[in-house]
Amino acid sequence: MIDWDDFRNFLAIARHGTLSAAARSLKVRQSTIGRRLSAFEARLGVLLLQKTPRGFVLTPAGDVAFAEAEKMEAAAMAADRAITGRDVRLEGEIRLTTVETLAAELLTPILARFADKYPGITVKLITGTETLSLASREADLSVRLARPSGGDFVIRKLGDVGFGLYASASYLAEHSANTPDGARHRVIQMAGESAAFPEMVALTRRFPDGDIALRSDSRYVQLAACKADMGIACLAHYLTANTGLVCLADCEADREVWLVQHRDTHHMPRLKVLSAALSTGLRLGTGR
Amino acid sequence: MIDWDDFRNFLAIARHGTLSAAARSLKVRQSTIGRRLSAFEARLGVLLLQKTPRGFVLTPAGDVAFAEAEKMEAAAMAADRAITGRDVRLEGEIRLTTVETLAAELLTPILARFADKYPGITVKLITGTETLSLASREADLSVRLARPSGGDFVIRKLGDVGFGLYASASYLAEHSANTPDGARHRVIQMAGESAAFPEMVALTRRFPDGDIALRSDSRYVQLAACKADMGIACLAHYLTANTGLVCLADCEADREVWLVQHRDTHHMPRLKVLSAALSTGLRLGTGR
DNA sequence: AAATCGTTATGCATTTTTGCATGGGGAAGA
DNA sequence: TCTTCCCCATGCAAAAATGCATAACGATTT
Repeated sequence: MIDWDDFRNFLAIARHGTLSAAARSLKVRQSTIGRRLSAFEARLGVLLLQKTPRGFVLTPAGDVAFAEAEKMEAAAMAADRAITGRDVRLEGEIRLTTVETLAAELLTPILARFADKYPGITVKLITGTETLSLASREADLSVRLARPSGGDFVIRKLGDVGFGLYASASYLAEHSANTPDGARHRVIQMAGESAAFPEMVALTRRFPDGDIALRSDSRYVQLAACKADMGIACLAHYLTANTGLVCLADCEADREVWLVQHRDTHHMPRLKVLSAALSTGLRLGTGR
Repeated sequence: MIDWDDFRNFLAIARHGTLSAAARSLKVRQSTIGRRLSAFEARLGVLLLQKTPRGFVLTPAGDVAFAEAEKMEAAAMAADRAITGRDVRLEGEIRLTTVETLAAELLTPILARFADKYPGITVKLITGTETLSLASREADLSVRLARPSGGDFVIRKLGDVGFGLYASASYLAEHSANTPDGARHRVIQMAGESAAFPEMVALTRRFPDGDIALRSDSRYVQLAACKADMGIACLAHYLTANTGLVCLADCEADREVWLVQHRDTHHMPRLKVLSAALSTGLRLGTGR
């Protein structure tokens, strides 16, 4: 019979479109992926992926193989979750993902106390913009700024985060006097897709004619820019405490904070205790 | 992530109970299987199979892994069928399985003509007692002596096979005179589970007190024994033509002959033409 | 048009996996 | 009790897979 792992390689290529991208996702070399695909197709006697200028694209035969390979993947991930979900030790690693500011400002102190209480458990705090998959066990717990929809998840609301429009005192001294309200202000924005976040949309609505002083996906860069008198930033209240920045207005676009994990790992003791610690440790309000 | 092929190894061990048996089924060495299982469990950090005096048995964690691995297998087999089922060439190999006597006496002449007509197609005629799996593509077509139940098969009735109770003239000369009917006759039987075949049950019912002269699962051995005056055998009528054996009675336990293939490969041209050749070439009646 | 970036193919060295052979440990049978 | 058979573990050699380096190709930009 055919090596099941060849289906995984095939799936990766079909998803990413190129051998190189698939190789990166599987943490092997491009040459490996390419040779395995060739061997796989040779054994089947069928071409599954056709090389085009834009990368690899599925043939009709590849289409049906793709659908079945996805079923294999679902079963493999379920098995992985089910097996590791049986781990009842209060030891080992927990991978927790969330956004950088929440991690640094609010989660770190909680995790410090948690580490004292459970020395056997190591928390790996992963921050980043891309959402890691709980289904494929890239992470165990996730603190997200939106209510997750769909999927086989167990969710728990941790609170709300309120945002405000902030500027430095010296920026305001220079601008508020000689400009009519809302015009000719300079704003600090997100870059790319993140500009569609509710609070950032509120910022744009409030200052539709404002110049963009700076774009950055990093809240810390935005905060620093704001402190450096570059303009008005939309920042979470918890982030601006003790910075001396002036809050011009509330954003009225609160974001809910949710703790998410997969149902298959829900009963794992070490996840339960961390979940509880986060739930009781995080005292979040809108900040108003 | 985990090598998907490790799930296949695990599945084989769980099914066969020993490393050696699993290794045989996968056509690798026992040492390979054993080392892969060890590595697999080490990576998962969980014991899936426990070694007992009677072989390997699933742990609770192994149970859930087993269920998911079976789903992976089903998807893998479906993919294999779907892919190879797209083969539209009137060339290549067809694996046809059936029982030995049918193959030798009735199928071979049909296949001889078929080979002339389609020189590009090679038929591999596999005979044996164990039923090969069409679902896992161990075979493409199967001629069976019973109507298959369940499964995703396309079936077609080819006819009926009638059986009779046969004996040699010299055996009868010696026995029918000095024994009352049905008593003290010597019968030739199947061995093991095959004794439960309808026609063999009929044989036993007819001669409940008969001595067992010989047991064999081979119809050809039974035929030879019958010719050698060893006793009464239950044989298909088509097998006894021109042998000089005397038919004492019909068995009244006809067996239906069915041609079976998997739905996914049903439209394959080369299977279609062989199916048609078998259907028109086999002129089967009960022989009465 | 040239340059740059990202891609795939291929030869070669290295690493990893597998096969093979052997030894030890039970269980069934003589 | 002593074979005999089948099982698993392990060292070592052979084979296979992988990584690495490089070359060729195409698209996009300067």
